[in-house]
Amino acid sequence: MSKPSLPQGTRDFNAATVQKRQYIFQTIRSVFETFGFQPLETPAMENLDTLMGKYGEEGDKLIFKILNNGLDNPTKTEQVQAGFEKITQGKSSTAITERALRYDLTIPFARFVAMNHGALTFPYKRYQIQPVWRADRPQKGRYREFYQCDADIVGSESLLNEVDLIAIYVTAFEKLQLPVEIKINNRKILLGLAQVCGGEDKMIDLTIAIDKLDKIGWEKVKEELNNKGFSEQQQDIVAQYLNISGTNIEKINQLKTLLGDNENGQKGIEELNFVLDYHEATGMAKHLVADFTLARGLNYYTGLIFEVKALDAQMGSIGGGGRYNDLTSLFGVPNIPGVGISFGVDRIYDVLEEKQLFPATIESTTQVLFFNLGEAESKAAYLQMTALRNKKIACEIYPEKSKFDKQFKYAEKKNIQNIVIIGSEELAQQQCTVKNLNTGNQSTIAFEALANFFS
RNA sequence: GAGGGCGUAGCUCAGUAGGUUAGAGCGACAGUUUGUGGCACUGUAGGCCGUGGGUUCGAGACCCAUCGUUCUCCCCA
Repeated sequence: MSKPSLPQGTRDFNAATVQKRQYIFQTIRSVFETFGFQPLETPAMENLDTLMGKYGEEGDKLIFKILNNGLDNPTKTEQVQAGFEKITQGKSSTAITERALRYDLTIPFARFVAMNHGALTFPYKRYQIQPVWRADRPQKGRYREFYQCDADIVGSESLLNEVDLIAIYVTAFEKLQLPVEIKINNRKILLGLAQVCGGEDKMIDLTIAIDKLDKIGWEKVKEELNNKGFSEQQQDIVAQYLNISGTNIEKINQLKTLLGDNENGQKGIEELNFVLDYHEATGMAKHLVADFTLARGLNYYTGLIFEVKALDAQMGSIGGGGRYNDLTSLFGVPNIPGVGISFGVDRIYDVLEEKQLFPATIESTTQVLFFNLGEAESKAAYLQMTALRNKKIACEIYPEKSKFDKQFKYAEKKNIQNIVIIGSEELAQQQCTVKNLNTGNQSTIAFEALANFFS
């Protein structure tokens, strides 16, 4: 028997961790519901072809695939061997695997909307809090099983939705008392830039290079642009683009002059302005930072895009999202525009832990421990305990008749504040000894008064 | 996919230039008048030194491989 272990990148959560995680989930869930979103849950596994090709080439490699059952069936041996051949060549084969673990919540959601668009009321606003799995190399802030909390609105093109989603971010992180900045950009601006220098088809090369700016610096970005065939003049425009700085308004003005009369660029700026203007009024604009270098990897985004970064923390983004014009058309149902955001709970947890921002009150435990001093005694104790439980006072009885020492230590380890002693003496008098372990104070209480003593 | 660090008791780690029976702290368990804890003291248990090869008279230490873990890059939450 080998030592038990956990698959790479997965974790057990002990009591304290679960309670802290619940605190995050509940905070975010209550904000979602306050904004009129309704819950949805989808299966842990999807058909492989629902997921493949939706996350780019890199993404496909990171999907956990589930081995088919019945591969040992002799009548299928030939198919299975042919399928295995394809797998070893890096292709996929339904003879070997046709299901996979959920990679994110957005694509399953799009699949759900496509399947149920006849029954849903649009605009449809749903939130979803479930684990996802990625066959990534685990490292700091990156796990193979982690939770996402998504909120999406489909069936509406209104920018009010973007305004709302930003308000959700601001509200949720204020409740969690975590200072953040929300970076905001527009894919249309990136598209406009691509059109101004090099053409639309170079947009992906361009955004990848731009996205790397703060990691590798301008010189390397310029080198990469050069390799991708951008002219000196075009590189110069990109340089000006990346040098844009100042307040949000100043940045936008600089961008306007740079992109000139490019239609996509102007539209992108207009949308950005709309959202910023709304949140000037709500006072939430102080968290918003226009950042034209923000690109985001997922290529289904078409409009405004967001990314949340915790201030003063060594951690990647803790949330992100954006507008996608036609996700459900991937599943044969066109013309349902949508916009959504995601919270990275596991990273939020790590940041809150690092900055010690969890409230002390969230670790709840048993309030009262009844000592076990024998059969008749524990029977009397059990009756009292039932009365307390009816009053919603969390209590338990030590299940073994053990030495005081041991029962005390159990209470301490579980951080139980009060103990109740019912021994032969107390039993005869129909009363019990109550001791507060914090203060050391001890008092004698009649059985019938016990429930009121704690409530 | 590429590249580093680390695997010794349940946990955190010592273990000197390879040299006898492998160490500490914490934890666990037991005891210090079998109805009053936290402290202290005493004692006990617990290690194929990740695994497999190799070098050597001799390996926990050195070399190779392998597995696990962790971090960085890529990519992402």
